[in-house]
Amino acid sequence: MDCENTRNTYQRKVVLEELKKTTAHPTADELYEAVRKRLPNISLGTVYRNLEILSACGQALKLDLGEGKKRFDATTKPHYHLRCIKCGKVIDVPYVPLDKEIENHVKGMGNFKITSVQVHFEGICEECLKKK
Amino acid sequence: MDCENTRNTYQRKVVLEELKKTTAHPTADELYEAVRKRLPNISLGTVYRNLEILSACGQALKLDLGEGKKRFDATTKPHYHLRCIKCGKVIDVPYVPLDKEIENHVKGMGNFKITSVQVHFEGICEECLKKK
DNA sequence: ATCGGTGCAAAGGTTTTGCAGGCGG
DNA sequence: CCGCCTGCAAAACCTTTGCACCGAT
Repeated sequence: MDCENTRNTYQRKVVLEELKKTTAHPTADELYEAVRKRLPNISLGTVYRNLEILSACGQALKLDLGEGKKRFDATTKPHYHLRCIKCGKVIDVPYVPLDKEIENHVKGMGNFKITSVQVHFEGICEECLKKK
Repeated sequence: MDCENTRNTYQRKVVLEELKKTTAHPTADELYEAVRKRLPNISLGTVYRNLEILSACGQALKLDLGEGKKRFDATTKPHYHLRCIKCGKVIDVPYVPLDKEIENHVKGMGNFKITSVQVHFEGICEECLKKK
C-alpha cells in the first residue's frame, strides 16, 4: 500500500483517536459505534477502509484471534494477546522476545523463509479467575 | 460436544477420508469439491457439520491462519503451520515444544491462566524461494 | 422406533466494493 | 483542479440454521 498518497481526512483522524482511547481491542463494528457518537453520518465502510489503511501504514494492528472477525489495536509496539475463554475479553500480554527465539528453534527445520510469527494465548483473565 | 452419540454415516466417512488424502490443509469449500466427486449430492452444509464434529471429537484440526476462512487438517498430532505469503500455500512445520517454552517465558507476567498457545508462521515456501 | 444426520435453501455475520458526489492538498 | 475519500447500498464471502425427510443403531 502507498502510504505517501494518503490524506488526513477528519474521519480517519477520529477513527484513530477513538481506537487510541481504548485498550479493549475493538472490532470494526464496535469502533464504528464509538466513532458514530462524534460523526453520526460516518459509514461502516469508511471505518473499514480507514482501519485497513491505518494498519497497512503501521498506525494500528489488525488482530485475528480466530473469532471469525478482526480486532484492532492502536498499540503497535510488540506485545501479545490473551483472549479469555470465559468472557471473551482480549487483554495485552507483555512482550518478551519470543519471535526470535522461536525462529531460532525452527530454523533449519524446513526449506522456507520465516518472515513473521503469530503467537496468541487463550486462557482465563484475572476477573474471571476471581469469579470462579 | 457429545462424541459418543455420533453415527458413522457414509458422508462423514468420505469427508474424513478425503481430508486424509491431502496435506494441502483444504478449506471447507475445497473439501466439498473433493468429496462431491464421490458423493455428487452431498451438501456444503453437511461438509461443514461433519468437519465441526470431526474437529470437536479429535479426528481433525480446525485451523485459522487469519485468512478469513478456516482450514482443516487430518494430522492431529502436534505441529505448526507456515502460510506462504507469495502463493498462499500452507505447509507443515515440524513440532518442537514451543508451547511449553512460551508458557514458561510468559508465566508470572500477568494475572491470568493460560490454557493454550496458538503459534503460526508466515513466510516464503521452498518453491517460491526458488522462483525468485 | 428413535433420534442423529442429510439435502436444500434461506438467513446470518463480517467485510468488500461500485458508484456518484465531496473535499484535502 | 486532481484524485483520494466518503456515504450509501448492494454484493461478496464464509458459515450456520430451519425444515422435512432419511437412515443408522
